[in-house]
Amino acid sequence: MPRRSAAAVADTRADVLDAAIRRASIEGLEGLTIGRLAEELSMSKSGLFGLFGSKEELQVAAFERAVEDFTREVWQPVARRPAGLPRLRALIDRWLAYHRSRALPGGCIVTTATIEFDARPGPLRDAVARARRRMHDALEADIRIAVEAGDLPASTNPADVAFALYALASAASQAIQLDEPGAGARARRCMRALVGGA
Amino acid sequence: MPRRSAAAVADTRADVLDAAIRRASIEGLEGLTIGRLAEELSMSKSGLFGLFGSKEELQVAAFERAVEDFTREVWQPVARRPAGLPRLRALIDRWLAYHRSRALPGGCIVTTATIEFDARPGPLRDAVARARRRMHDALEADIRIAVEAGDLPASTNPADVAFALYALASAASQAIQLDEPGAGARARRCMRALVGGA
DNA sequence: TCGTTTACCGCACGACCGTTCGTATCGTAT
DNA sequence: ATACGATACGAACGGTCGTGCGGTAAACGA
Repeated sequence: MPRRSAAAVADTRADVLDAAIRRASIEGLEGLTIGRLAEELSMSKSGLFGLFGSKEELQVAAFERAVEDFTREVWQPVARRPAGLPRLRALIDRWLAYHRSRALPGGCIVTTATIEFDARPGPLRDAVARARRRMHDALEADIRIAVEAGDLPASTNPADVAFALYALASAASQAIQLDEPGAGARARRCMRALVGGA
Repeated sequence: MPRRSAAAVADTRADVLDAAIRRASIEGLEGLTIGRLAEELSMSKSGLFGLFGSKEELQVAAFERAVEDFTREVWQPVARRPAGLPRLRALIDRWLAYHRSRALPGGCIVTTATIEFDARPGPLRDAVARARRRMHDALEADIRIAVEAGDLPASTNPADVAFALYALASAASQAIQLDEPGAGARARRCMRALVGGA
């Protein structure tokens, strides 16, 4: 692997993180090892290690980049839709399409990281909690707008619906990974039902 | 640690599996290590290892015992209730109480194992798929009975509701682990809404 | 009571882990 | 041309991993 110019170090990092995300989706962020990652990228362990300074920083960087990727692929494309129900419905379809396409070979990394670190204090647990809160808040905001617009019943509890939508999307990723037939369509029906789908 | 009589070897295994389940709920089944487990139980690595023959067999045994424990704690206590909606509602309460009580310090092991192995073929992935199917089928059966009894709308799709209930229970465990306030009550409201709760 | 079996231990192994360190090579600025 | 910082490498570190092997003492069947 040729050396890169100083201006291109970010490219190396990006390549490493791409591979790290792919592997982590399968084997978890804890399952990442610097040696195997380096071998896959034809780098030396020490060279790769030096880019991050510690395994934990590599894990954090990989997680946050995975969240960025997910946001770009799912959230951003629907950002311009009218807030409220229209955007929510478009988001649901994008979200499930993301999982169905197996954009990451091992499924949703936020869920993976949640499971891995929700009982282990540290920077990773904090990052996971932040990412979840961001997504939950975004969902809740659109649901609230839909309620105010009269598109959802006034009795709707926005936080509850946001929680349920997230739960269903996460479960969809798991069911898809386990090759349960019809999982995507099932999750879509369940999620649609929450936002007034017929 | 004194040697046990031949008839009591099962006790040693049970002790090991108890500790293994507790640890695995926090660090995952992959995070289990024979050395640390042996130290916690004041056993030798080789002694503990001999009980199972391989790490994978230890993982499988721990997982299946965790499912047994969960079934005994959650499913069995409501088994005698009238099938259909009454049993479903009792089950939901038991289920969430189980998570809220932090019966396992790191949350639901079935979810943990699903995330860890859903993209890695092998005996563990198979065991996970089996356990999920059993729970899903049990849920679906009671939902179907509730529909036939007229307690749920005839338009209800039992498999969809089962999927959603499972998704919500799993998400509840994660949210509780992350100390999200009101997670248990929120999950209960969402699950109740699916089975005709007011 | 005496062999046999069972349950477990101590020890060692090869492999791999994250990490450190010294060094070589590149692009860039002087 | 020279100095320098950035980038990556190779070798090695102490540690821990899962796994085998040989022994030993308690429990058991005769």
